[in-house]
Amino acid sequence: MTSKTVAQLLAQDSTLEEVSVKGWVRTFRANRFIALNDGSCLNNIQCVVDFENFNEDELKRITTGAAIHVTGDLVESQGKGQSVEIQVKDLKVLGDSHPEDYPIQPKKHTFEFLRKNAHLRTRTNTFSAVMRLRSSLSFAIHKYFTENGFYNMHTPIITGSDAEGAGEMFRVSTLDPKSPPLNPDGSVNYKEDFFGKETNLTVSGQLEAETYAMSLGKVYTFGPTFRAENSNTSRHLAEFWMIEPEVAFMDLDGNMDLAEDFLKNVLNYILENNAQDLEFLEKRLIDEEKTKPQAERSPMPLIEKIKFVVDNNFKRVSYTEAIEILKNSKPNKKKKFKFLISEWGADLQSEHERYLVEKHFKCPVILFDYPANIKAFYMRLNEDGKTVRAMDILFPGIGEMVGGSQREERLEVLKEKMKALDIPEEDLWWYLDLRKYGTAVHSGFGLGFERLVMFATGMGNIRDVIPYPRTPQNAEF
RNA sequence: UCCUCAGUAGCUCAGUUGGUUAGAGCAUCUGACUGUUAAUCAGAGGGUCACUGGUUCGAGCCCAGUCUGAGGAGCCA
Repeated sequence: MTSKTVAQLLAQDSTLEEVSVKGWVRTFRANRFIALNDGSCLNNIQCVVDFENFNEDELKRITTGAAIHVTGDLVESQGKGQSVEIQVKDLKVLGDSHPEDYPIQPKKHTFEFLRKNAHLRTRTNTFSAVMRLRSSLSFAIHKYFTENGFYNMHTPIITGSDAEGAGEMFRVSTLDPKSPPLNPDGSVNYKEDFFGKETNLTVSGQLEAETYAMSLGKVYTFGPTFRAENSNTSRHLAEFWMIEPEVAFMDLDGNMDLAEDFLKNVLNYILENNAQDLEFLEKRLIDEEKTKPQAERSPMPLIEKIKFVVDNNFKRVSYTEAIEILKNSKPNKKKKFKFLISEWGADLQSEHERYLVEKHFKCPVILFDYPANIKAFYMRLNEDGKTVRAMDILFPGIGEMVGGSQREERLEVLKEKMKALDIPEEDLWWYLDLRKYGTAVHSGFGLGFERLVMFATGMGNIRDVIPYPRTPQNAEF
């Protein structure tokens, strides 16, 4: 007889003789009721043991966390909390779990504690729900792009170009750190390193993705990304997963359309396929917020919030318009902002983005046409000569979800920009070749996967939506 | 990296103005009970009060430094 999952058994609308299921004990109540979970869904299946018929030493081994194999009849439950239960005929303890030191108790734990026990935290309802949603979103992303004619592209994880300009990088080297080979001037001689040059972990697959967009048309990457920034916030990781589509012949408007349609589509996918986990996380969030003052509570419950994003158009506002709104805003006039908005050209701080998204528009906002001097070298210069075709999508509670742009396709303009920023042409010869041979308008964006998972699950700390978070001073597991 | 706050039992937390032997709930162990839903009842065990140094007759409490964590900022996705 093959084992069934808990999800399969609970979906059963009639009773069955002789079913078999394997899983981990959540609780064992009254020496009779085992709440068994196997990760296939949020719910446990109740397994009823007639303890009179079982060996007492064997029953003692049924403790929280133990792996067991249960065989019995699936019957209508006599109790109230569940529709069906297994009347146990045979029970085997596959793996004991010592109750004296098993850290996961059937009670509320803090996320900080569970983070230290990240190898066991998916045995809790919250983390199993979060990780099922993460998996579901990942699938929805591949599904969306595949169904829309995109090719998935694996951009290199080790890169030799340090001109990507997206922050500090992790060096990849096989040289002896104690006594590396040196040049006559005392600097490290990377010619002797594994790749014969300095190499790093990727901070973005965009530049390589552009090359494939200019031949395959529509491509996307979805892979690990590394930033060696010393960022200690609830929204940053040193290792995270990024989605980067890149499309030939698409301008910034098309880029915004794509990003918006993409986000709505994948969020709708989890509404349709992960209702149970979302409902649990919504309840969890409501409970958590009960302890907070009214002003800090979210205006909408989780599912309603996701539906709102799916059903409403994102507000599209140019940087220039946003500055006007901020300049005339109450917090600016009353000097409540830490950084007051006085003139065009300033970079927006999180407090300003927050105001626009959470107070002024109360919906996701796409800001576009930023000043050229606060954005990257590869962004398409507008005819006004001072703004670039960049766009950021801001989400309530998350901040920047997407950052993208139309890419500069004109060889001379791009060369000038690189010169001004001291980016050597020889490092990016292949990138410039795209502009030499059949250049065309093209665009793309980057989306931090974990930020999307945060939004979709209502989790407040990015370290709780990735299995094993890498942050400064922490690479455990 | 900067600012703020925190670190007391396995977990969550209380601990008064510096004062005798540091407390509770849950968990664990022992026993009772048995259609329970984080089962219930009785009892027991469990502490380098983050670490190092200082002030004091006396420090969980005051001071300095260090480490770790959280929240916010910057950088960004």
